[in-house]
Amino acid sequence: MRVSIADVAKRANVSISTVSRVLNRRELVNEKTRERVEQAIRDLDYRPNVFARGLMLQRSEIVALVLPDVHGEFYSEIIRGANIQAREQGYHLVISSSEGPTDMGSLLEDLIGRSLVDGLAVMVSEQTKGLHRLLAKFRVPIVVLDSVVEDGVHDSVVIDQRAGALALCRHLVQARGAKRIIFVGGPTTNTDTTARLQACAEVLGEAGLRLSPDDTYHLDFQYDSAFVLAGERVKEWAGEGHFVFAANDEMACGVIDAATAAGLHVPQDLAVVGFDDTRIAAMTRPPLTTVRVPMSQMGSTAIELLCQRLADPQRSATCVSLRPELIVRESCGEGQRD
Amino acid sequence: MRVSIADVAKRANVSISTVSRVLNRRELVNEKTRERVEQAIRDLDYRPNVFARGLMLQRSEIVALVLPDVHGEFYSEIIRGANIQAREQGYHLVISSSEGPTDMGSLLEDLIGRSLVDGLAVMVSEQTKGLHRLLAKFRVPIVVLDSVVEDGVHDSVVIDQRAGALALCRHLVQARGAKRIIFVGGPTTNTDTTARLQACAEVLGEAGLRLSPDDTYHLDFQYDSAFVLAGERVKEWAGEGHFVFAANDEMACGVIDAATAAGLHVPQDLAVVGFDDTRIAAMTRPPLTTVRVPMSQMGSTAIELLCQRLADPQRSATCVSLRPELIVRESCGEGQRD
DNA sequence: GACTCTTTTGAAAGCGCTGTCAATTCAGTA
DNA sequence: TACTGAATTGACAGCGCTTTCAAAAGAGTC
Repeated sequence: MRVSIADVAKRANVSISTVSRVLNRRELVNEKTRERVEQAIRDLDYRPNVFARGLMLQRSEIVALVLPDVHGEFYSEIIRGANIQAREQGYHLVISSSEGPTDMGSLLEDLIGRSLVDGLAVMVSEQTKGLHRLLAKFRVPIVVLDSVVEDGVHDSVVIDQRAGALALCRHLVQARGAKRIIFVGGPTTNTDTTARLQACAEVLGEAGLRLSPDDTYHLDFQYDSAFVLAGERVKEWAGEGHFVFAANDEMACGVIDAATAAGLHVPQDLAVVGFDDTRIAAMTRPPLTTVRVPMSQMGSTAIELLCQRLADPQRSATCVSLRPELIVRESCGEGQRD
Repeated sequence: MRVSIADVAKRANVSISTVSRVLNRRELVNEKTRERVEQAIRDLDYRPNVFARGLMLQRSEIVALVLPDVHGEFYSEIIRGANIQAREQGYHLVISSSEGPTDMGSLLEDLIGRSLVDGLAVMVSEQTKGLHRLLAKFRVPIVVLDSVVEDGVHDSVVIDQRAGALALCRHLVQARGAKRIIFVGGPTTNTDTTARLQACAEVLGEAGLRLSPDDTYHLDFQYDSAFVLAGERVKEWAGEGHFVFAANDEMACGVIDAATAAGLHVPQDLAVVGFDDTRIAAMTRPPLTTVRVPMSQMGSTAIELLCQRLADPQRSATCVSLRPELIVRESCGEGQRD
């Protein structure tokens, strides 16, 4: 049967208090006894029951990562980083996606209300009105991914979308002589998309150019929709110094394929750049110039912040901004191969 | 502060036993009282504490999914399926990868020994001696993914690698007139790889051909290594009726790119096929003929089996074998576009 | 009205652990 | 030897819940 603290106590000939002490405050127990207890623990292969422990300490040593979706490499890298970091910090990781019928609010309520988790990291990539209010309801530490909550309470980790997009667009304009940029973004409600769009417009502005509203498209981050859209438009998009800036690598890939299918040459007739630097970025032909988003680092940083706050609830709220990195490959014209 | 069952009891003017009863065995309590209690629960937004509950019931309502790695689309789809199914079944999902220093044994021991989880699904893609013995140590239900444990105790869900590889290779030989197949697999210890290799050899045998040991390579499922290998060999591989069978889409993509870089035309000079049907399969040029592995279904089936066993521990062990599906695209010669 | 049987309820034990508090032991000192 | 304070230990309450058991309340019968 399951071995409990009482079994250990009996075997080591001490009281359960002593066993508990060697588990939690070893310095309080005599060395001789401690060794006996430790031996007994080893003999019986004893592990404290998380539930009893959680009940007493009001801590579960479980943290949750809540994502809008678990589809694709972007999320899986976040999970990966979070997972490694959680283990490092001695926490278990529960993954939840608000995909499907469940809405985020009730998901959080479930996780927290039943005090399953000590804290959580939530990715919020959509403009969410009332996010403030939603988060304020909960007492446990919550780290926000991809959005900033300016309440001095919640930590957050974001990608500096602006910096990434600026670097990318400046490269296009300054090093590649871009004359026109066609922006193929995600939904208008997606905060990453809006940040990138704005940065792009800004850079064009600096150069005395402008981003035409007609050159701004909002899709859903999928290959297919980009392929379809580009299929209809590439002929018109093509031209010397014309660039398509797709908001992720998949859509960029869709655009490249559509262009190629239409008999155009990328980058000569139309240059294309992406965002994220997922694995496919290096696999497209030509390889994709893109912006590397440190996805797994994002996950691990989120968990790290969470654990820090768990350790010290008084810490002032911090926002970690991760800088993406411009990766120049061949899809934007002659460039070094990575 | 946290609201407990006592608060509900007080508000509804009953004892905690009664509250507990409406929570667990509603039929035992008078309708009038029940309504009063339910109202109180709603008023206070009460949710039972999982730890107290877990302590009493010896159940956590948490299941774990243990993967060898969380990298890439393959795993993320499994997670996705598992996640959705777990929620559907009223369980929480803990994700763990044995990536990094931790070995699988101690990971399981940690999860189970502390009775954190009611059961788990473990993916075992490497030939593991002693898997039997390892699993036998644990009392909680364990579902094995990607391997079969013939002990009449453990459920498993596998992909019928053989059927998939047979279908693919037969297509190559019978419909495409393959004369020679170059097999680019994963590690020799990888069970999927060996199953596919054998099926491939068999089909060639049926046709009076043979799979030369010189045409058998074992890599690590990565794009890069396939790209490098193919870079050195494609010239020699090329030829009428010659096919490269890569054990996953990424490696297939690496081969295609290397071939293209070497000035060859795929599929005219060398045909290439992959396995898995991950998203990149449709994005390669030419699009990849491959075998669709129902990844997310694999995850969800595993959790489903697990929950069934949790509900009825006496059930006899079942092994669900998911049939992959041949997806013919253009990389193996003239074919329908998907 | 007294009795039995059923339905409904509450008191209390206990799940495995931590932490408080008091008891015990052990040095060190007078 | 007696006395003190520090080090070490054990008894026990209690975390929030479920469940047994017995008591109380209704319902039905003679």
